[in-house]
Amino acid sequence: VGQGNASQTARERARAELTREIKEEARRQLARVGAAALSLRSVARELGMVSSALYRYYPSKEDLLTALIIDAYNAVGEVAEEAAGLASASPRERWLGACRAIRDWARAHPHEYALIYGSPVPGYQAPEATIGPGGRVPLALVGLLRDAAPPEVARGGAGPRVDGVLAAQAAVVAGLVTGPAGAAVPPEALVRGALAWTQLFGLISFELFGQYAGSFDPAEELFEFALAQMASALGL
Amino acid sequence: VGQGNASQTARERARAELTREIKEEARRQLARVGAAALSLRSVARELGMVSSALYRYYPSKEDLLTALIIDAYNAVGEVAEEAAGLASASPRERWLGACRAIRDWARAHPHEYALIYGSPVPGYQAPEATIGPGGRVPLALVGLLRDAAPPEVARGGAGPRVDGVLAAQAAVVAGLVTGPAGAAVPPEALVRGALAWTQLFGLISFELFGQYAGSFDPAEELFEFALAQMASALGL
DNA sequence: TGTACATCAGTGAACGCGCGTTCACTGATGTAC
DNA sequence: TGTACATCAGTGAACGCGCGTTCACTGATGTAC
Repeated sequence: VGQGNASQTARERARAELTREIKEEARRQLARVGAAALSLRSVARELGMVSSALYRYYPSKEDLLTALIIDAYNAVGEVAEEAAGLASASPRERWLGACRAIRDWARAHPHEYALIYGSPVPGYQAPEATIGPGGRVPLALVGLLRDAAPPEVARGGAGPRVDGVLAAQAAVVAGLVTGPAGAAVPPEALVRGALAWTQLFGLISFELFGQYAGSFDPAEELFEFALAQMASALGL
Repeated sequence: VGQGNASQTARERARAELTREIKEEARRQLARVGAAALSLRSVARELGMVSSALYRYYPSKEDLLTALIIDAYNAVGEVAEEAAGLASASPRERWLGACRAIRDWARAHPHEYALIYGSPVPGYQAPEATIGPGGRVPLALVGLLRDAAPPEVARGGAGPRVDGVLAAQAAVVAGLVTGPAGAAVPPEALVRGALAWTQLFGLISFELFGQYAGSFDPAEELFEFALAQMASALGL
C-alpha cells in the first residue's frame, strides 16, 4: 500500500503503456472498420494478447469506446483552441484558421470525426465524462468571439431579435465561457456563434459523408466561401 | 411465359405484399436498433418466417438496406417538395414550411434520418440508385429559389464573389434543376442555397445527435431564429 | 374442363464465423519485516 | 540483504449467443394442351 508516485514501479509503467497501446490499436481499427464494427477480440489479437487480458485495462467494450470518444473530442478541441488562440493574428484570421484546422483534422481522421459528430453508436450511452471535452470546440469559438467582437457589431446587424427561451439559453452558455460572474458576450453574438459552429460542422459532415457528391465535391471552394460569409455575419 | 400485367396472379400479389411487409418490418427494427444492428434473421423471425425465405425477396442484406435508404430519401424528399411547392404561399413561407417539414420528419424518424444523413454504415457502399432520390430535397430547395428570388437580390447582397471552380460547380447544379438548356438560377443564389441546405441539416443533426445538450436544447427557438436568418440571406 | 408439367415460395438443417464476457489458473513483480 | 507473503498481469478454456448465406427438399400455385 502507498507506493511513491514520483518513481513509478515497472509494473505501473508497463500498465500505463499497455493502456495506451490498446487505445492506439483500437483507434487504428476504428479507422479501418468504423465504431460499430470495433471488436475487443480483434484489438487483442493484433496486440498478441488473449482477449480476456484486455479486461485488466478496460472493464468493457463500452469503456474503451468512451476513452476513444474523449480522446477524439480532445484532439479536435486542442486543434481548435490552438488556432483560435493565436495572439498574433487578427480575429478574422483566427476564425478562419480555427475552421480550417477543424476541417483538416476531420479529413485526416474521418472515423474519429464520425464517432463524435455522426450518428450515435446504437446501444451506446455517452457518459458525463464526455461533456467537458465535447465542449472544447464550441467554447474555443465563443471565446474567440468574446475577445474579438465589438459589442455594437455583434448586437446589431441584420436578423431577428434574440429573446425569450433563446436569450436564456444564450445566458447559460455565456456563463460557461466567462464564469458565472458576468456575461461578457452579448446573446446575439452567442447565438450567431452557435449557428456558425453548426454551419461549420454541417459543411464538414456533408463533405465527409458524401452529400456533395456530384455537385460541390471537392468542397474546398464552397468551404472557403462559407467561411468568409460566416466571418462577415459574425462581424469579424 | 407472358402473363397479363393488368390482372396480377395471386402469386404476384402475394409477392408484392410480402416484399413490402419485409421492408416495413425492417424499418421498424431500424427504428429500434439502428442500421448497424439490423439483422435479416430477426426481421424474418418477426414475420414468422424462416430466415432463408427472405432471400426470395432481397438477394442480400445490403439490398434490403438500399431499399430502406431509397425509401427514406423519397420520404423526406416528398415532404420537402410538398411544402416547397405550395402555390398559395409566399416564397418566404414556402422556405420556412419546407425547413420545418424536413425537421419534423427527421424528429419523427430519427433512425431513418441517421441512415441517410449520419455516418455511413461501415462496409456499405451506396449504389447509384440512391443518387436520384437523394437529390430531391436539395432540388426542391433550389427550385424554390428559382421561382422566388429576384435575380438582383440573389446576385447582390453581402458576401464574397462566386467564381472559378465554385461557379463551375454551381453551373452543373443549375443544369440539374432547369435542364441542360438554360441556367435560370444565378450561381450566387445556388451557392447560398447550398449553404442554407447545409445549415439546415447541420441544425437537425446537432439537435438529433445531442450536440446541443446543455446549451440550446430544446432547439425550437434556435431553429426558428436560424430559419429567419437564412431567409434574409436568401432574399426571401 | 381436366390432366401433365413447370415454376416458385417457403422449410429446415447446416456451415462457418466472430463476438463479449467470466473464471480458475500460473507465474512474475512488488512489499514488509 | 534475504525471505515469506500479497498483488496482479496474462493465459486458455469455456459459455452462450447471433449472424449471413447456401442448399436440397416439399408442396402449392400457375400454364399449356
